[in-house]
Amino acid sequence: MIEIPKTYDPSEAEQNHYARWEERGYFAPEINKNPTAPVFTIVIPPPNVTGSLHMGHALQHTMMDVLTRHKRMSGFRALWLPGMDHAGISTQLMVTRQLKKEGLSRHDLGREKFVERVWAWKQEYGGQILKQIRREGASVDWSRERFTMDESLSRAVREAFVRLYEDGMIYRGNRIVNWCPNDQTVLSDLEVLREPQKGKLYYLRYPFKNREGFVTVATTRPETMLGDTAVAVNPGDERYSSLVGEILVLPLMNREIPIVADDYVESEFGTGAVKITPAHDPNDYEMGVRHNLEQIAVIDQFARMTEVTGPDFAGLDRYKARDLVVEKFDELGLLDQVIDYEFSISKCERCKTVIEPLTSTQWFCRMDQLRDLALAKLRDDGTPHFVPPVPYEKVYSDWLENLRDWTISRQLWWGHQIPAWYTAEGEIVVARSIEDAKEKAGTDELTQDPDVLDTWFSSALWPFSTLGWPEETEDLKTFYPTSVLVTARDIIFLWVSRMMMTGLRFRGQEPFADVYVTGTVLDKHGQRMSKTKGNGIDPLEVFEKYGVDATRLTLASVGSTDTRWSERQVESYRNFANKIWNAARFCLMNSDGAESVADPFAGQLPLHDRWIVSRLNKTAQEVNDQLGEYDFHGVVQTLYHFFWDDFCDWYIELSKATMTSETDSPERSTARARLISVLEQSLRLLHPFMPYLTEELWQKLPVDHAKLLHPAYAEAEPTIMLASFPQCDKALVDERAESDMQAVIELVSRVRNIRSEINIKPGERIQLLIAANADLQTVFTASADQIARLTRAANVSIDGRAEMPKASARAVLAGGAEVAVPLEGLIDFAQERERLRREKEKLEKEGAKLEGQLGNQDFVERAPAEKVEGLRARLAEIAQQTAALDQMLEALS
RNA sequence: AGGCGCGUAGCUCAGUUGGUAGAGCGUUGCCUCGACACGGCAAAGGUCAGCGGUUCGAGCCCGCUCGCGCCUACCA
Repeated sequence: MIEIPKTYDPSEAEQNHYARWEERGYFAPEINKNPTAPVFTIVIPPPNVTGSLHMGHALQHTMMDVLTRHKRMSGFRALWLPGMDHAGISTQLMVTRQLKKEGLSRHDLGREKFVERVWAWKQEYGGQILKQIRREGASVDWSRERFTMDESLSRAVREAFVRLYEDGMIYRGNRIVNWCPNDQTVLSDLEVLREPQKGKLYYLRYPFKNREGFVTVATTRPETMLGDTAVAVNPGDERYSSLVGEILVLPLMNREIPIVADDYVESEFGTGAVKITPAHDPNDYEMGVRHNLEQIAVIDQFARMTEVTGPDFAGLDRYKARDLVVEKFDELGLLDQVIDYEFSISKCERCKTVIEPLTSTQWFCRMDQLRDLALAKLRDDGTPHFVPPVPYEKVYSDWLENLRDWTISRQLWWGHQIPAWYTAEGEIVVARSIEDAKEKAGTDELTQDPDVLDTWFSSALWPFSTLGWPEETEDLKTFYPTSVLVTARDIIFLWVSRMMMTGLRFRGQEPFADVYVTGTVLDKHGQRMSKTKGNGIDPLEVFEKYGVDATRLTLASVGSTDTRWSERQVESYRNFANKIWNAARFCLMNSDGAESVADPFAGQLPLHDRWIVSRLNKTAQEVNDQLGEYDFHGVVQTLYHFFWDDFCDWYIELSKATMTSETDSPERSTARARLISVLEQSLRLLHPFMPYLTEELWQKLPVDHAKLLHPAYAEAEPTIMLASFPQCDKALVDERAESDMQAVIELVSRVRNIRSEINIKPGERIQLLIAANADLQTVFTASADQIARLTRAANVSIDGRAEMPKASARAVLAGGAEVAVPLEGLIDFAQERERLRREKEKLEKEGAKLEGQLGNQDFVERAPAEKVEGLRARLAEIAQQTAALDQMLEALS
């Protein structure tokens, strides 16, 4: 007899196993000794080195771990590769802030010292999240951990850059870009947020040069007027058609600027005339290119007015300049009106500073060819296969179709410095190394471009750079392409699409076959969790309170739909964990003798054993199928119901009499062995979701652990992690057993219902009279002892057509069976009649509906015969049951 | 402004190719019956947002309306 505590304490199991799993190499694919085993690979979406675990990580990691553990147990050489992203801007900001406390700026240190400082910071504070990933139970292969700034990954970055440059896909150019005046760097379109903003719309008058009057333009940014080089109107706008080509005199600057016609202008908005500032607005920039307009930069990289704006403005902050421009227009009588106006404004995703569009020389990546590769792959092969396909497949392809060039340079020090050098003459040399560059340039006098690459440039290479690319390593050959990418939807553009493009470009093969897009955990009010709102739930606190396994189950069941966080949900899975613990406790308490049974399910089996074996195999089938479809929600439900309802509520209860008998016997040992076997297989089914609890219990079971390992891991120290994941043996699915058992369950439930409804004390023994056809008589007779036990009946008599005593509570069952509980002197006839009447009413309602349906000629003709037949059979049964109820009612009158 | 998703039991969510609405929690009643009160047994609770259409039949398909959310966008 093995005794364990009454309540499951997760903290103990959580401390016991992870270190051992890791040390023994269970997470590494090398543990698999079958050289021909299929391969399963996931690369983790690398969290930022500055980051700490949030609910989104926990959600994704749970799903990735479930998939990895399932494949590993199924005999795959499973690799889940972990790592981190250097997160250029965030990390630089973090260290800059630290320096600031010491009264230093990064410029005081200089680039080299600063970068050293960042590495030191990473050493000390970075990667908190890696510890937290361990806490989650994630079975990642730490021996293959990668960081995007590792030398091997940096090499991949340079290789990719050089190749794209040589193919003409990367170029340097002067264009209008998103500039963050706070971070002092350019940003890509994807790193810019659009936020609604309450502001003003200013109507400004620009006088004509050669005639009286003026044109009024509307703008939200009056300060940019200093850089205006034209006013545009729609070519179809009759109000202005005669004025196109006229010259205006720009107030304050006294610059002569033309009126041009352009389709971009919407006549309905404002006055229908738009001021054009090519140097500070993306649309104006485009228009400037079309009309060959001068670009005059009036705002600098610190968002201050430039020298060209003259003594009144130069050096002023952009917002101060705005006020001053408006004031001056007002003084000159050129301010037409100011109205309240709500519009959206661009902000830096990181620091929320308002973006200043300005022209600047940057590196860009042309996306047309890369985009076509990705689109063709989707069109021809349906790759990647998005789960769920709606709406993500369309979101992905729509975005690709409208893709514009990617700004890849950043004015930071932390990141991959661009492998481009300049000669004294300003010639560009792009090379894999400084040595190559010198050779190409034919001179040693080279200066490297100071910029670094967008962090997402290295992330885009992650699925193959982590496996050794550009070297043709064994890992690359073995584990690429990866199997599935699990991610949140907000990085489909930033990351997923870019990996797809680079994978196809550099490997000629997609980086992953499937993309599983998870739902989002919202707060209880349906709001997104965010740092700024402070409404986030810390997964580590939830682990602490309810256990890792319960939290994982909660997260897995979120699946792909957004779900509000509910602590009660976690609580219910905590209770489930406790249920499993106690079921195991019970089996262990009654395990003596079990280990002597070689093959617990050999020979002829009684109904409940055939039934649980069938249920177990069907469950295995379902779990495997559902995991194959990434139906995480469904698989959690399947496991929960199998374990709690089928195994605990029925199988254990049905087995109790035999397995807990006082005296030792072969029957008792066999029953015990069967219980333990079903429990053991259930633990294996549950393991991918609840790794700690299942390992803790599995190790305690009196079974031959080594024999349960998957053949690929036969030599390993036994662990449930490497045990075979249960597969469905179709020969053991027994529909007859399931339907027979269903009849027993119904019988027991109906009797319990009678007991409850007419208030028979739980301790009171009853008589049970059962009438049934020959088949069911056999079933009930074989299970009579169990039926008696579960209904707390003193005795059970079964025959073909029992004479039911008048004073009895009765019920009709499926298959024409009837049951009666005689209650001499105790039964309240009126109450019992009422109960039966309610019963009958329910049946009649259903019957009426069916009759209506079957009476409809159209239905009978057009519906599938099978369906019609089913309804007829049900109607017949209802008629039979109703008749039986009538008899019972009559007997009571 | 477009595009998309959601609106099912008090709450959180499932509902596979259209064929008599499901789970967990919560609620109610009973229960220390030798695993578990983080438990057992039983029960109540839904014109599937609204309106219209297609169909023999619609939570599921189509259209419109209302409410919520998300994404994309060059109306200054």
